[in-house]
Amino acid sequence: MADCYAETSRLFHLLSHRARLRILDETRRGEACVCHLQAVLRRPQAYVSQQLRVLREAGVVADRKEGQLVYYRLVDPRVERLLSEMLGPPGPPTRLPTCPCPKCALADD
Amino acid sequence: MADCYAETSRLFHLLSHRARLRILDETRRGEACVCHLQAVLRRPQAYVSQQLRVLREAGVVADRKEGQLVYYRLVDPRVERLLSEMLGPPGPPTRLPTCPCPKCALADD
DNA sequence: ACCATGTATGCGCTAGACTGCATATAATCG
DNA sequence: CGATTATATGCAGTCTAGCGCATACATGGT
Repeated sequence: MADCYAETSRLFHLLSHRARLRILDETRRGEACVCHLQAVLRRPQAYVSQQLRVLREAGVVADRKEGQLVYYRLVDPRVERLLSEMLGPPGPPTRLPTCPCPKCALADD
Repeated sequence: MADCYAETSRLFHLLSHRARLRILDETRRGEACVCHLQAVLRRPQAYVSQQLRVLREAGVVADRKEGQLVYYRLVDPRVERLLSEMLGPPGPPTRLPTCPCPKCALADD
């Protein structure tokens, strides 16, 4: 019981990272595919994928494959609460015209 | 407004560290002097002092000098809530027979 | 079967965090 | 004032996280 500290510090470590924070903030608003997150972060795909792996292996996000797209979603309720504490309630999913994924395609105007 | 992420990640980084977490958990229970924290962490004084500096410069703890002792306390309400989320409500201050500070002297039995 | 697209992985470099140690400062006591 | 105790700071070695890059894998279309 002494080392809730160890586990806690590991969780906080996940959150102590801008790109991962952005990913988590986006996924708490709803499922997001990799290409979408890539557009949101404006980072190379490999980079996004690596951060997603870190989050996935830590068990805070889960992935769902649909066709060639992989959707990620936030599954850790503690993280959800921590984010709400720091960032406020989740906003609406980000819509980007440069993103080709189905969710963003709806935003074409 | 885009970079609440930067500030948030800095805050989480402070918390992503076992010794600092322990310090924060102890100081949220009430003021603690350095020698007390030193006993709690079982680390050299210089080490404790350095982590305290990090926390102090980040503004999450404040210090109060009384005689030769320096007392630290948690002053960031966000951190307080984050800790409660992860560790539950604060326990009673740790009492250590090996600690010479006034607060622990009361625990001599 | 081949190619294009979306995603994942492996590897190496580098900047910065963590920590130990020596030492500096500040306060109290004699 | 010198000694002792409590705390702070500076510096250097080590180790890990973060990142870029090349490439592997998987899926769907033709």
